Amino acid sequence: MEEHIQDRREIAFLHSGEFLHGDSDSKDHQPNESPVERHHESSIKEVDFFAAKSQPFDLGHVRTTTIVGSSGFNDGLGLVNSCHGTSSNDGDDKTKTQISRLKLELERLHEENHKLKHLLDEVSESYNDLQRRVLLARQTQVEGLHHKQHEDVPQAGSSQALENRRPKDMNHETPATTLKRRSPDDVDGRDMHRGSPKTPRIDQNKSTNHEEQQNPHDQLPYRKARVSVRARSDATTVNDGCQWRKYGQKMAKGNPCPRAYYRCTMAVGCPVRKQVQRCAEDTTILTTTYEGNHNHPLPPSATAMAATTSAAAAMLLSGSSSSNLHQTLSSPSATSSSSFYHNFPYTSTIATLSASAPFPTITLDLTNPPRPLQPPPQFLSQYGPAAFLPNANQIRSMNNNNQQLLIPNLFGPQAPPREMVDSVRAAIAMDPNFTAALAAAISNIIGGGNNDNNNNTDINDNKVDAKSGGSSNGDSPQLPQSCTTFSTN
DNA sequence: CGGCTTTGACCAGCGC
DNA sequence: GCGCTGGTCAAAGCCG
Repeated sequence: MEEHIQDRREIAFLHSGEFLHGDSDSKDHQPNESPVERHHESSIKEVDFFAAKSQPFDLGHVRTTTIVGSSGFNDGLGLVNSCHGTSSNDGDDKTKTQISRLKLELERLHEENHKLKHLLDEVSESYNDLQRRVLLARQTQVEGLHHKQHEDVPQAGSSQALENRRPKDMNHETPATTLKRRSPDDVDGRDMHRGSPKTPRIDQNKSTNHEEQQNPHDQLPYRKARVSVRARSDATTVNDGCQWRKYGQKMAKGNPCPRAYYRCTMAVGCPVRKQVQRCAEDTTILTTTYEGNHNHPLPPSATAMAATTSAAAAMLLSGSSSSNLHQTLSSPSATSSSSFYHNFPYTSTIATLSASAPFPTITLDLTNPPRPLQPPPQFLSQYGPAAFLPNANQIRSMNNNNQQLLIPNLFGPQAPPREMVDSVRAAIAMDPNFTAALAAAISNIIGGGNNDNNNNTDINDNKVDAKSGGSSNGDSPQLPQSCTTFSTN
């Protein structure tokens, strides 16, 4: 009975947040309060580890004052037992108390997760709003320029028709160099003029362009952003869950390995293409370059790749759309965030940007082995256990000066792209490992960090599973599932 | 027989 | 203008 009263006090205490204040112990209790209750509060401090996100407190202090027992597992109740002595009733009460405490903690985490989602929505909304404004301003600006050009250069019929098929913003905003170089859409347009008897490309083009016009991202300049994925594979191509048809092969200059061209055949008129080429220096590395967005639903095995490339491309597009990607990447916030990402657990996936290529290309490098995970407790307390989930990949970027910068700086002055947000949110929601990782993280915290090795093993196992999941050869990149956990910070 | 791959040809952009 | 290169086409062949 006395234990139940204590439980209620603990609950009220947790909700009040008083446990976060170091001097609350001495102030808020009755003089005749037993030392047992004081011990309870000490243990509560550790259980409510995650609350540190809003209230900084001395982690080292908490750890040194609460880690007890030879097993290294401190649930905070051993202290009670040690003072009360042992009995069977005490054991039941202990279990009940532990369960109620864990339930409380889970509820709080749910609430926190909900808040984070809400915050994510708000950030996304503001980002979209900002993006709309930028687009509007740019369109207004360029339309004036384009109007002047139309007065100067009257268009021939066929080429004008082809141009009219393009999204309006493409006509206006694509840099001259991009327009001069023929894009796949241009090729389709050429086929229209040729009148290929085999493939009804006109209809395909119509549907494709219609779909593109509905996609706000496609209205951005640099619509032909590419996403390259470097992965080790012995197979001729990476199994990414999509169906591809090879339509060409060329010997690329400076590489003895031929470059293969594939087109997505999962839907008629899908504009997505990919190029597959082995690295000249290391033939075990397969470089797959994706271009375009699928215009059809994808099988689950393909969603990860598609979402990853789409998110990367969206991130690239959003960066370039903000008038100067290079400037964005070189912003002071970029370098200031580096210290944050030095704490980031995974380095296996590295994204590099190439602004010098004909098309802006983002490269996801999956060839580096994962770094053994040693998450600092501050990281866990600040960003939650989701930050330790597999695929919390460190993303780096490179500007033209090859200076190592960090892509997530895009999340500083800019909010994450909608596609990134959605894919990451969906990944978190669908991730079956989330609950397990949450429980593991909680037990790790309760255990006072003595289970680091085990925890690392679990996480590394998850990493392996995630890397091989959805692809037989394990080369498909996965969603940066837990990116939102820290990107919205 | 339909779908896919192979491969030579073609075209456009770009640099000299 | 010419040659090089990247990207694509399409006929022919292959395969299940």
